[in-house]
Amino acid sequence: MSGTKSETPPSNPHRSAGGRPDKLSDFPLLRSLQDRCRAAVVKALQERPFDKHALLVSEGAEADELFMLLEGAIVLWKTRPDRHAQVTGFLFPGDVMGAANDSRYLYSARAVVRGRLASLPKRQLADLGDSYPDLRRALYRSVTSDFALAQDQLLILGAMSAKERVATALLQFDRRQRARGMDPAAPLWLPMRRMDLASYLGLELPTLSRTFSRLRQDGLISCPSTTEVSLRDRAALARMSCEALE
Amino acid sequence: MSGTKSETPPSNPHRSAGGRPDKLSDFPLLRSLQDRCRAAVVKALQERPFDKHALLVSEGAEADELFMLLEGAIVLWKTRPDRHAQVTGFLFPGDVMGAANDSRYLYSARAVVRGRLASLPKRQLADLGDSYPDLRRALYRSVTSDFALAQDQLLILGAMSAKERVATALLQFDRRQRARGMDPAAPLWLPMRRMDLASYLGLELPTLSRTFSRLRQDGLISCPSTTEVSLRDRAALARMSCEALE
DNA sequence: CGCCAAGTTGACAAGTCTCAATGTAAGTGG
DNA sequence: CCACTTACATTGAGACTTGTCAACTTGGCG
Repeated sequence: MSGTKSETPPSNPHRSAGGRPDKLSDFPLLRSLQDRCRAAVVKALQERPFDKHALLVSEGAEADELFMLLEGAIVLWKTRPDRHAQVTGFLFPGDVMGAANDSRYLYSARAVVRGRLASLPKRQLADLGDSYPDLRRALYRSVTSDFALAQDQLLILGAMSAKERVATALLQFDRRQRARGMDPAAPLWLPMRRMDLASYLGLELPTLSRTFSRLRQDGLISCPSTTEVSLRDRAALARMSCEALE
Repeated sequence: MSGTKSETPPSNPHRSAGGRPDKLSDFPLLRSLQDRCRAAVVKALQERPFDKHALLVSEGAEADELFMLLEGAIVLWKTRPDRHAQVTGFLFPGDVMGAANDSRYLYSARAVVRGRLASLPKRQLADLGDSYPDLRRALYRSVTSDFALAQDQLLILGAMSAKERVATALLQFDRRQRARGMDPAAPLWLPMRRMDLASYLGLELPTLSRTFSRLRQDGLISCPSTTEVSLRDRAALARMSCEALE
């Protein structure tokens, strides 16, 4: 958008929301607000760095804050009564967390890599919402978007084979990464552990790994590193994602 | 039940939200509102009957109305690009539909049996929300509750065996039915087709049917009719729901 | 450089899907 | 009111995907 990529990425382009300037006001949620409202929100936001693997939110804890991820990646999960956890989603820069949680958080959140987030106490949020209706609307859209994501996930988990799930997820991540303004030619950044990805897709780790290997053999993807995946043939992936068999 | 199947429809306790008076203002969403607000909402609500199998909402259509189910049952589903549909949920009396959909509906809705619903145009809703903050809050809670349901469904679809899924779902329906004020001893009312239930649980119909048969053989449930299920041993079902194996 | 966590791959068993036949309840028309 | 028709549910046999267990390889990090 703003042609001036003033901020030379110190290292990894993913660290700074995709080559985009780090300025708070350039994140999508805030971009959609009117100037006065945006200024008020930016002023209220508290920036905070976090370490790799840091626990950011605990399921069941009082949901008194709203978060926006500025840099890094976060894994969301629910704990089942006894069995191991179920990963319900991932957050990337620009994503909002906590809007869809009423009094208590519905899931836990852990940092995949170190990064930064901006937080806003809900009390303050309510006040701002009274003054600026478009903020309320923006948050409402954030909630419905979370809901839509969960619904799509139901589709993945409810009626897809392993290959379909992986193909669908890769395209989903690709779409999100491009929405963050990343170069479409750049490889996907998937810093989470394979285990988390497997849980997210309702698969066991070996099954996920095998599926990846298969896609690599067939030339649909390539993996420059453990945390990066290049989509070589989006069309084939899209076909695989929708068409049921083979 | 009674030896004489007095099949008089009006006497079906499920038809009227569980033996509860049919008055609009007695439904949970409205009960939570302050008197003046409730009165205003009740006045704005439009009651409407619908037939069995009637299409009530189409995925992708403009979401200009909010619905509350008064009587009957509704199945929600998403259509996959080519393969058959995925059922994402069921609505029973008192449930709200449409709050979590922003500009367009995220799913379609079809009547399982005939019933009644109350609707409210979103435009009117916005006006009321401005006048009555607690209405806005009630709707917000409705959305987060929808979201929580979808999240729980992720748990079911992502990491459970067929037996666990069925046991979990039965207990879930049981909880909801009791929340509607139904007698805990009364059998579960499950008027949807087995096919829909199977899709909801991410299973094929024969697998669901087999699982039901197994539970019946083991004495955990009994099925007085196709649309009714009695939970004979909730404790065992709860154990099966959580404990992974066997 | 070596260790340990994480990822990959193999062999086998188990659970679920597919296809198909049978049984049953509901709905329709004579 | 009964026979007929249709839709839905149940059950069976076999194939196949996926899960499980375990060995092996890789790669990050001290």
